[in-house]
Amino acid sequence: MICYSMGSCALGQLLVAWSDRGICAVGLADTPDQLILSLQADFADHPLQKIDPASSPYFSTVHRFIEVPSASPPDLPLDLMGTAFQQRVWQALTDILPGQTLSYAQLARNAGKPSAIRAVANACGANRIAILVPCHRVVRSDGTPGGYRWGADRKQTLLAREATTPDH
DNA sequence: AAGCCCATCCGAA
DNA sequence: TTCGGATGGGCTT
Repeated sequence: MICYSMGSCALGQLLVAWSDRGICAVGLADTPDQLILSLQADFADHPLQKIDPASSPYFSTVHRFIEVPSASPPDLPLDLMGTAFQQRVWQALTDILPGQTLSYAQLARNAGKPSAIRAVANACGANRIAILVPCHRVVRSDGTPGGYRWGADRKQTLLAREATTPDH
């Protein structure tokens, strides 16, 4: 059983989903329909139950962190469902500090698979937990943003708001 | 077991 | 600036 709550936030519509082990998805989209469809696609084999955000153990904390980012993300249990390789990559993602960016090649080195660059990029794209697992801080080697599951525009917004020293 | 997809990278023209 | 080859994990057949 997977429960989820939805609401509005500064980046659009926000979805937080959790299992009995912790948060298993955080999604961003323009409309609630898009969020539900992608949740159903990701967890096709699980029953889903919608919960009022006010009754969710996680929604308000995630929502607040998005509205008012703090230096360190809230310490919430995450239920990362993926292969061993994907978990390695996602773990390496959590080591990236706010305001810091890495190339996919650097992330591949940090994850111990320096030549598996595209595979690492694919693992980033397979991450279902937006913002708490900061995959938006990984960009291409040439400085261009690269892709983002929840919209390239949101990736740029997140990077811009985290940039500590804007250049002039 | 084979084939295709992919949020990459780098060198060459 | 574009192009093609190398690359490896995941998913479907």
